Amino acid sequence: MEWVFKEGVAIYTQLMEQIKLRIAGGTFRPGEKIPPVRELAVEAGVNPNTMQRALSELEREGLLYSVRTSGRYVTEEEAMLKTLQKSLSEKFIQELFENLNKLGMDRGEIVAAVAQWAKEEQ
Amino acid sequence: MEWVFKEGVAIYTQLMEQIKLRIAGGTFRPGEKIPPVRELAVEAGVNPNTMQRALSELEREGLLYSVRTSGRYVTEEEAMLKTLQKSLSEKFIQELFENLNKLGMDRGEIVAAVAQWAKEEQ
Amino acid sequence: MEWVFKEGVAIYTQLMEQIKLRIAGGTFRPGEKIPPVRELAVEAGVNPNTMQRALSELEREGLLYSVRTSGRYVTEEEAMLKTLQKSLSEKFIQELFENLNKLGMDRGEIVAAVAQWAKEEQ
Amino acid sequence: MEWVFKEGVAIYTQLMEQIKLRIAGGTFRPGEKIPPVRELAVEAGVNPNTMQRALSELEREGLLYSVRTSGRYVTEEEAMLKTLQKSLSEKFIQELFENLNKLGMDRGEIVAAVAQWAKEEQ
DNA sequence: GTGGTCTAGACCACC
DNA sequence: GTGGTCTAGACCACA
Repeated sequence: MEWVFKEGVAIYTQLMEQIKLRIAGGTFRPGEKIPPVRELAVEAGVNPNTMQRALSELEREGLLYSVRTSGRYVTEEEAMLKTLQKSLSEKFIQELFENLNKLGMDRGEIVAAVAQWAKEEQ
Repeated sequence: MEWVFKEGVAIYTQLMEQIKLRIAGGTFRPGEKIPPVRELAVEAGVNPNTMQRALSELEREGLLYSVRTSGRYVTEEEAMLKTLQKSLSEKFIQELFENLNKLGMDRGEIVAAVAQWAKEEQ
Repeated sequence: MEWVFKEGVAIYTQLMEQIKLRIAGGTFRPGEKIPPVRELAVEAGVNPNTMQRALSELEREGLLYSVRTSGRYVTEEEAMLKTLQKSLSEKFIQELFENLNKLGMDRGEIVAAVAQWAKEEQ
Repeated sequence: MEWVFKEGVAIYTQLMEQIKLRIAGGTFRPGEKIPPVRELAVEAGVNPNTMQRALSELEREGLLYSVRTSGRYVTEEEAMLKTLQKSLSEKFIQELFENLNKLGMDRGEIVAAVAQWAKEEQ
C-alpha cells in the first residue's frame, strides 16, 4: 500500500480513511491485532503522534479497541463492520456519479457504462 | 472548483487532470478561449511556470491550441473530445471497481450496487 | 484560580474538569468567548497542545464550539449546561458520601452534619 | 487504597492526609500497631524519608506514638480520634459547600440536594 | 515492547 | 492573532 496525502486535508483524517479501507477490505480482520503505532507510522512516513491520533479517532468510532501493553485490535462487532463497508462503498459510488455527471453523463448512461465495463474487462 | 493536491505526485500532472475534467465536463467548451495562464495559476495557488507546463502538455496532447498574442483555445475536434470523455469516464469506473474490489465486492455486486444507487437517490 | 494537578491522572482530563467548573459556575458564560488556547495554557502552566486537547475534547462533548480565526465560545444550549451542572453537583455529593462513609458515618449522620454545617457557618 | 498525589503540594502533607483518613476510617485502629515505615513507603511509592517525615508530624500532632524497637501505634485517646473525625468530616463538608457554591447553589439548595441524594441512591 | 501522554517548537489558513 | 495540525523527542505504566 502506498501512502499519498492530499495537501489541504488533515493527514490524520486521510490515515483514518486508509485504515478504514484496510479494515473493510479485510487486510485487518475482525478481532485481529493490527501493527503497533510506531510501525504503522514508519510505514506511512508519518510522525507516531499523527498515527496515534488517527487510531485514537478510529477507536472513538468503535472500529478499533486498544489493550494496554498488548496492542490495538479490530472490533469484532459484525454490525459495525457491515456498516463501515456499506458507507465506504456508497461513498465511492456517489463519487463516481458526481464525477461522471460532470462529464455530462446521466444516470442511465452511467449505469450502462458500468455494466459494459464489467462485461468487457477480463 | 477547489484545488487539492496530493503530496508525492507532480503538481503539473494534477493540474492537467483538473483541466481535462473542465474540458470534458464542458466548463471549457470546444473552440472557446480559456483564461490566461496567470489567472489560472493564481486560481490554483500555483506558480505560473507550473501551470504553463500543464497547459503545454495538454497542447502536445492536442486538447488545446494556442494562437500567438491571442490566447489558448480548446480544440474543436469532436473525436478528440469524445476520446477524452471516454478515457476519463473509464478511469473513474476502473477506480470504482478497484476500490470496491478491495471491499470484497465482485463485479456482479458492484453493478447491482450502482444500479441500486441510481434508482434510490432522488 | 490555582491549577494543581494530580500525578497519575492525565493532565488534559484535569484541565477539562477545571474548565467545566468554570462553565458550570458561570465564569465562562453561555455564548461568551473564552480566552485563546495559548493564554489558557500559560495560565495553567501547561503546553498549548495539552490545553488544545482539553478544549477539543470539550468541543466534542458539545460544551464549547470554535470559530476559525475568531476564538472558542461556550455553547448556548441551556439543556447542555443544565445537565453539566447536575452531573457536577452529583459528582461532588457522591464523593462526599464516599469520604464520610469511610469515616464511619451513615446517610442519616451525613445529612444531619451537612444541615448542621449550613446552619452554623455565617 | 491508591496513592494519587497532587503536583505542587508537599508530598509528606498529602501522606499525612491519607494516613489520617485511614485512622479516622478505622483501617488503622486505636492502639494498633501500624506497618513499618519502609513498608508504607514502598506501598505509597515514596522515599522512606518522606514517609518518615509524615509519620513524625502525625506523632507531633498526637495521633501516633512510637515505642522504641517495637514500632508505631495509633493513639488510644478517644477524644483525639473524635476530634480527628470531626475535623476531617468538616473539611469534606466545607469543600462540598465551596464547590457547589461555585456552581451557583446556595445553602438551602445544597442541603436539599444532599438530602435528596441520600434518599434516592439505593 | 506496548499504548498513552506531554513538551517544545514550528507551520498553516484565515481575516 | 486565532484555531488547527504536525514533528521530534521524551517519559510513564504495565506485563
